[in-house]
Amino acid sequence: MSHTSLIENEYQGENQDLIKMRHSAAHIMAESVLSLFPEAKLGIGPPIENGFYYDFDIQQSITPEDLISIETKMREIMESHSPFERAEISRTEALEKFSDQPYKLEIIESILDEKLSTYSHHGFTDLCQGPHVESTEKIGHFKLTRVAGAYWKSDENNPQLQRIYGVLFASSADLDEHLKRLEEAEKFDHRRIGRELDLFFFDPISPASPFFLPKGTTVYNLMTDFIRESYNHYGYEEVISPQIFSTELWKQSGHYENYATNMYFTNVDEREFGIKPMNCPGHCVIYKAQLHSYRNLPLRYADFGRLHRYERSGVTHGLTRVRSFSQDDAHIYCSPEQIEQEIMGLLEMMGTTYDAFGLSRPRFTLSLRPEKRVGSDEIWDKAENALRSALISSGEQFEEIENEGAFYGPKIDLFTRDALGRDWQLSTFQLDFNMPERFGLEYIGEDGNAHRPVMIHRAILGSLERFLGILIENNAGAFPVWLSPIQATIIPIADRHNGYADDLAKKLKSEGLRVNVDNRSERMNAKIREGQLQKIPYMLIVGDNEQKNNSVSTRLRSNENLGEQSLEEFLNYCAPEIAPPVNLLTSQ
RNA sequence: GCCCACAUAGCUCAGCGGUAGAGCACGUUCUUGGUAAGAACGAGGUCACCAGUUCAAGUCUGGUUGUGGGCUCCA
Repeated sequence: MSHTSLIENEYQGENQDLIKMRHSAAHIMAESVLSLFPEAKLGIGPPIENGFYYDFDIQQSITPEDLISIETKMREIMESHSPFERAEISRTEALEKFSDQPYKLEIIESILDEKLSTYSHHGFTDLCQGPHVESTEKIGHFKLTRVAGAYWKSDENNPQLQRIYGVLFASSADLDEHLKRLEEAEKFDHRRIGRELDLFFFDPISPASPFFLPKGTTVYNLMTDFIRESYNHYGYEEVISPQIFSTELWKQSGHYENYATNMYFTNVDEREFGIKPMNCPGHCVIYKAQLHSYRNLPLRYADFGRLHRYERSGVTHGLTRVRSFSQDDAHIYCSPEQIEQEIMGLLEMMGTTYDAFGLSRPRFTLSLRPEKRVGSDEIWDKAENALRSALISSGEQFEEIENEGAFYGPKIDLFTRDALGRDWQLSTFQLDFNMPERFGLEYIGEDGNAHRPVMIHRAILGSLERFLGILIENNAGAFPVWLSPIQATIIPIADRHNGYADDLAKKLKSEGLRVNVDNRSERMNAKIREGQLQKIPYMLIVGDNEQKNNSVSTRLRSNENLGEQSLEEFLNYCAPEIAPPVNLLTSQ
C-alpha cells in the first residue's frame, strides 16, 4: 500500500489502532491472494470505514469460494506471528524491487520523495507508509465480504481491477455487532418498507422510475404541501415551466455540450427537443420575459416540475437514484451583495424543514473554486466569503473542500445517511455566475444601468423521491404523525360495532384526520397486529363500552395503551400532532 | 457503461436433469373475539425473455432485460 495519507486524514476521527489493524489485514490479504494467484498484480489496499480492501489485477474472476480460501490463508499467516517491519529504500531500489508490479511502479513514479518506505511481514513486502501493527496475529477479527470491480485510480479509462472488501474490528463481539447491524439495516431498507406499507413500487416497464401508490402519493403530496407553505413564509413564488424544450435552449444553457448523455431527446416537426433534466434554463426564460428592477430582487422562482435524467444502468438505486423525479427546486436571482443574506435564509429554512420532517442534522460541505471556472476572482472571493460567513453565523459545523466547486460557482451541499451508512446529498445551495451570463440576464440598478444578477440554485429536500427514501430509512416507515398516510385506524371488536366505527370515522375525517376502518371479520388482535405493522400512529379500538359511552380506546404504535377516552379527549390529544408543523415556519 | 451476484405464485423463499412446492397475502364459509396472527376449504405460476445442449431443462450453456452490491458518473 502506498499513499495512505489521504485515507488516514479522512478517518482521523477513528481509532488509530483500528486503522493500523485494518491496514495490516489488507497486506496479509495481498500476500494470501498472491500465494493463490501468483500472477496477480497489486493495486492499492487501504483501511476504510469498518474494514479494508485491496485491488488486484487477475485474469480470472475471483469467486465467493476463492474468498473462503483467501480468508483461510490469511488466518494461517496470522498464526505465523510474523512481525511487520519497516524499511526505508531509495527510489531506485523501489523501482527495482517492484519491477514486476506495474501499478506499484506507477505509484512510485508519482511520489516525489527520494526516500520511500516498505513494510514486510512473513516474507511479503509492500510499498507503504504505514503504520502497521507489530505482528500479524494482532490484526483483530475480520471477515471478507465481497468482491467488486474498481477502476485503477478510479478512472474508467484505466483497467478495471478486482477489489476484495473485508470488515474488521478489534473484538469478535464488535465484528458480530457490525454484521448484525448490516442484517438489521435490511429492515430499514426503504424499498422493502415501500412495498410493505403500499407506498410505491418499481416495474421493469419503466426502469428506475417509481410508481407511487395512493398511500405513497399522500405522503409525497404532504411533503410538497409543507414546502409550499414554507414558500409563503420565505418569499418564494411558484412557477410552472414546460417539460420539453427545443435543443436551442440546451445549447444556450450549456447542457447540450455537458449533460446531453444524461438527457432524453425526442424529434417532432423535424425539430429536436430535450426533456428537461433541470429547471434552471426554463427559469431563465421566465426571468427574461420581464424587465426587472433592483427593487424586486431577490426574485425566487420555485418549481416542482418533473425531471428526467438518463442515469446509467449501474447507478440507479431504489428511490434514492431514479430516472424520473421532481425537486423542491427554486432559483434565486439576486445581486452579489445579497448572496450572504440569501444563504442565511436558506440555512434557516433548511433547519426548520429538517425539524419538521424529524431528520437529524446533515453533514455540511462547502465546495470552493475549481481550477477550471468562469467568473472573475473578485466575484469568487465575494461568493466564497458570503457562503462561509453564512455558514459560520448559522453555527453549523462544515467542511471546506478545495477544487470541489462547480465551474460556475461555489456551493454548499448537505449529506444525510441511509440505513447502510451511505451518504446521500439532499439539500444543495449552488451559486451560479455562468447561466446569467449565457442568458444575458439583467436587472436595472439604482444607478439606472443594467447589472448582471447572480443565480442561486437551491433545493432543501432535493429530489422528493430521494428525500422520501432517506426519510423512510431514518424512521423505518413510522412517519411523523402529520406525514402518516393513515393517521388513525378504527378497529371494531365485532361486526356489530362497524356502524359506530363508520360514524366515528366520519367525525374524525371532518376534524382533518386521515382515518380508515378495519371492518374485516378478523379478530381484534389480528387487526391490531396489522395496524402495528402498518405503523399507524393511532389504533382506535371500539367495542360495546365505547359504543355505549361514545368513546374510543386508543393504542399507540409505541405499544402504549391510553385506555378509554371520550372522542373529545382523543381529539385534544392528537390535535398537536396531526397537522403539518407550520408553526415552525412562523419565526420569520 | 464496467465487475460480481441474483431473477420460481402478489410478497418471502424451497426445489438444482425426470409431470411445479411452502409460509404469508388473497377469496369463500364458519367464528364475533378487549390490545401483535381463530379455523377449514379454495383460487393463483409459459419457473424474467430469446436461443442452444439433452430422449427429457426452473434445473446445464450462451445472449437479452431487470434487480442487488461495488466502481465510475452526478456540468
